[in-house]
Amino acid sequence: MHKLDESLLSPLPPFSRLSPAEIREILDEATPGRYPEGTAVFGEGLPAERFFLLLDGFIRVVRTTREGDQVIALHIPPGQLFGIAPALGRDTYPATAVAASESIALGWPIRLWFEFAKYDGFSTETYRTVGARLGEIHARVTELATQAVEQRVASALLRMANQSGRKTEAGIEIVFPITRSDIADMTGTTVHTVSRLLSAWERAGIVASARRRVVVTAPHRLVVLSGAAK
Amino acid sequence: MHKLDESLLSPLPPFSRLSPAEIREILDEATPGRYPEGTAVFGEGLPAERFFLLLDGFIRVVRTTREGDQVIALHIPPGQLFGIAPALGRDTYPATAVAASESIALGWPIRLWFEFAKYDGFSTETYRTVGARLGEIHARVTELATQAVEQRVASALLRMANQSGRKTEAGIEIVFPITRSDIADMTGTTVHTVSRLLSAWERAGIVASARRRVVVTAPHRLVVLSGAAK
DNA sequence: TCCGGTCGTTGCGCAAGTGCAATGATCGTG
DNA sequence: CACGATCATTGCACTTGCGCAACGACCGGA
Repeated sequence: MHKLDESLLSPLPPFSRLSPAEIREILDEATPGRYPEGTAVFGEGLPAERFFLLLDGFIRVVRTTREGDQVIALHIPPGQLFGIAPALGRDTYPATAVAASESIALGWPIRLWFEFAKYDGFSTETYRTVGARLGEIHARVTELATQAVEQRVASALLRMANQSGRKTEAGIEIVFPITRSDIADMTGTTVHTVSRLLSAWERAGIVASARRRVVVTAPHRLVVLSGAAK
Repeated sequence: MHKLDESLLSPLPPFSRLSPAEIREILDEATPGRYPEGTAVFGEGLPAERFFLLLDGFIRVVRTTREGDQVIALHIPPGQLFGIAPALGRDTYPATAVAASESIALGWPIRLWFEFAKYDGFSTETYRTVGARLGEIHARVTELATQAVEQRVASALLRMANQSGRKTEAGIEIVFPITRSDIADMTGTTVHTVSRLLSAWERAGIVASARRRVVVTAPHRLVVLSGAAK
């Protein structure tokens, strides 16, 4: 069992103001975990015993309704904390976290949260994260309440392309596997409608898509479709 | 100018663990404000210079889209803090706060937030508030994404009745004025559809409504309609 | 008391998007 | 390499709920 390197944490906002010694301490308390695609890191409603930092991969935050419909709230990119129930004054997880692609994360027992909170910059930065997520969800409500399906799907693709896209010569590729069904769960539609839209956009040269892969080839045109035009 | 009474704050969660002397200090820093129905306490995107505690009335948190559609995110009842941008690591307000009915609130300059954060229980409790609001908005996303209009309107009425209803012999009355248009803004529909639903429910004896007033007379039947059935 | 503004209701036609169903493509596994 | 599972596509019929339009009720102010 080899030691984790300090450079893993030092550039990340929650830890950036900490001394190497402090980072060392924090790392020594961490338990790394590997989560194959599709596995849950934790489940909605379960007691929040650990919180996590995503090192690699992507985490999908999902809520499931009583009827079994699932809604994808957001995707978390590497470098961010997640499962931070204590920052919300909760002792259970508010949603389920699933690995969207194979993921590596560090985990700490929840009691350490309150220790870390004493480090300079740690709480400030994590609350900023919470604020950003709240803002994002808020934007989703607005979107769902006011925009048509086509615009919502366009927005969802753009959001993913911006937050977790990789530039290739063909355009911006969304780096984790995503099915039509996932997109439907993010936008409150059906697989069918998403499929039809993507087909149409593919014909129009706006996106290129393969099984579980989407590349946005003409972001500007998607922006127009999303209704953010002005 | 008379002094505010300490009993105003002492029973409220963020302050409940403070000594009378500490509460006295906090009160001395506060500026009370009166907001007639319909006036804005602060606007979306403006620099967050103050944060507030609602003493009486109701605050409606609203977001307005570029196209001018407005979405009502939530209602804040008396006793809660609002405009707490710093708790989200922000320096501008994320939404507009409008008085849903005549309201009285205490305001403090934002720099005091960081002083208050030192008081025992203050931050814990406010983060709990943030967590609860996040949970509520999250639930709204789920609702908007999975439920039909009728169920969403039923849920919205129930939520308001639960959180800010007053029991009367006729049923549960929502205590602040609410128009069909407001309900439409909460559920992402149109005035028309809301009006039709309320008319139907009135005929069925589930609600009673007057201009800007709604009384839920048969909550259980509304619960069934909301799809929370099992 | 009249008048303008806000709020609410209802009928009708239409379009967006769903539900259903059938088919096909692709992947991983034994 | 064959099979089952997952993922994707597409046509068609149907329903929900929106847009439009017109009207009516109620409230507050001059």
